[in-house]
Amino acid sequence: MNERFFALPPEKRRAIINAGYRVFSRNSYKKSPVGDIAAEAGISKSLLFHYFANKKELYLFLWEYCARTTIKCLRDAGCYGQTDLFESMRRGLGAKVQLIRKYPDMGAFVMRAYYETDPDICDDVKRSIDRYVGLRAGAKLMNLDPAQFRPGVDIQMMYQEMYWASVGYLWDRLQRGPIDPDAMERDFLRMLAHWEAIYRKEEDTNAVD
Amino acid sequence: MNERFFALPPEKRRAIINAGYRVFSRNSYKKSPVGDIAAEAGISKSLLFHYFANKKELYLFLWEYCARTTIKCLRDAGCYGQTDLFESMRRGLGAKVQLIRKYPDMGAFVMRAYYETDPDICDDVKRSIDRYVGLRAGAKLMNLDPAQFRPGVDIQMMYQEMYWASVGYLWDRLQRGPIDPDAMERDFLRMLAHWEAIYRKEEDTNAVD
DNA sequence: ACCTCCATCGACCGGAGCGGTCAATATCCA
DNA sequence: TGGATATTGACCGCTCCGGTCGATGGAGGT
Repeated sequence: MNERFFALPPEKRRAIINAGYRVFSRNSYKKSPVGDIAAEAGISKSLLFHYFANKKELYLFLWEYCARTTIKCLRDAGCYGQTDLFESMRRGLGAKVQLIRKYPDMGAFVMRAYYETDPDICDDVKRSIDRYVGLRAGAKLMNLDPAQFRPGVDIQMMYQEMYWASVGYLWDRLQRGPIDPDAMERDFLRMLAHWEAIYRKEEDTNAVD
Repeated sequence: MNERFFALPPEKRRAIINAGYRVFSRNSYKKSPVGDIAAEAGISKSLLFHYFANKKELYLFLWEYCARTTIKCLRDAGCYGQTDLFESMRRGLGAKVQLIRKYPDMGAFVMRAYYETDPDICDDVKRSIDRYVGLRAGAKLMNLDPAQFRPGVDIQMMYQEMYWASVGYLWDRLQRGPIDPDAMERDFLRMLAHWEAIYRKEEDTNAVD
């Protein structure tokens, strides 16, 4: 790819990137026209091919960019290494909201890319996934202290249900067009408060502080 | 459309219908080739055009068929008119499992159709939706008795969270290929049991029965 | 054996779309 | 003004796609 791409004014660069996420997230790889991406970005198709040698290179760049950006964003928000589940989720939410604000269609793009089957690219994508999963194997899974939850709660089930509800919320909203980050933050915080009320062990208000 | 379609052996008819759901659920309307549907159904494109005058007619037939089938299935399962939330959900689950078993991609199809924007068809689809919503306005919303839940639970939030978790589960599974109805039934029953344990007011075991 | 009906198919057509190229122009800076 | 770079519209060759049409072949009746 043409390195001059990185010398572009950031707003124009982001317009191109977001146009890519938008088009690639709405159709399969093969059925996503490069011309549509250029139009969405407000530039000509020729110029897009000036920065990226071909469609595949553009796609893989978007994929890698997505991975790097997400990881950096999560790290910056400090959601690794938390011991409190709900606090960790709150931080993750903050990161996600920030991300959606900057790249509204990145989430939908990564979902599609993850399950893309086109032989032109799926091998490269799978390889990249393996690499990142390998990295994450180092960052140990959060060590949940069962004592923070109401006794008798099936923790694994709780975790899975929260995961599915999050996915479902995102999916439900994504169908209705670009996500409104503010509404999302509000809804998720409410949901988190709800979960905390249901699952967290009641604080012993008489305990020494 | 050619009425002889309904004289087809049921298995062949279902093969065509399911092929339509499958292809239309994976691409937008315009980018779903009729040839792919025919191939998936194991017939020639010409034969498909022998039964349906054109692509649009096929699509709209699939849409209407989906609405009629779903409504009939829910009614047969008796999930309207329940007063107990969890029992109603269990019945709804049964209906859904049955539906998925017969038409694995119908769910994904209806999701896409609902938000389809192609001017060739979206008007007809929207009109159809309005008609069915008008019908459902008659069937009153379930009247939940707050006394069946643990005191202090935010009922609206609980309901919304269960909805999102269901959507999320379905979405999560759909990405991984055709849904296994047995696994789905098992997972959902577990999830329902979990919710019941969390939300339902403890039975007073000393009460008169 | 012959005819009729019709399910079914392969080949085909005209048009649209798409990836990618290239020569030409606009823009900017020295 | 000149030269480098940014940017474009027109274009090419190819593929794909919706839809048509004539041919085939088998089932059933006479």
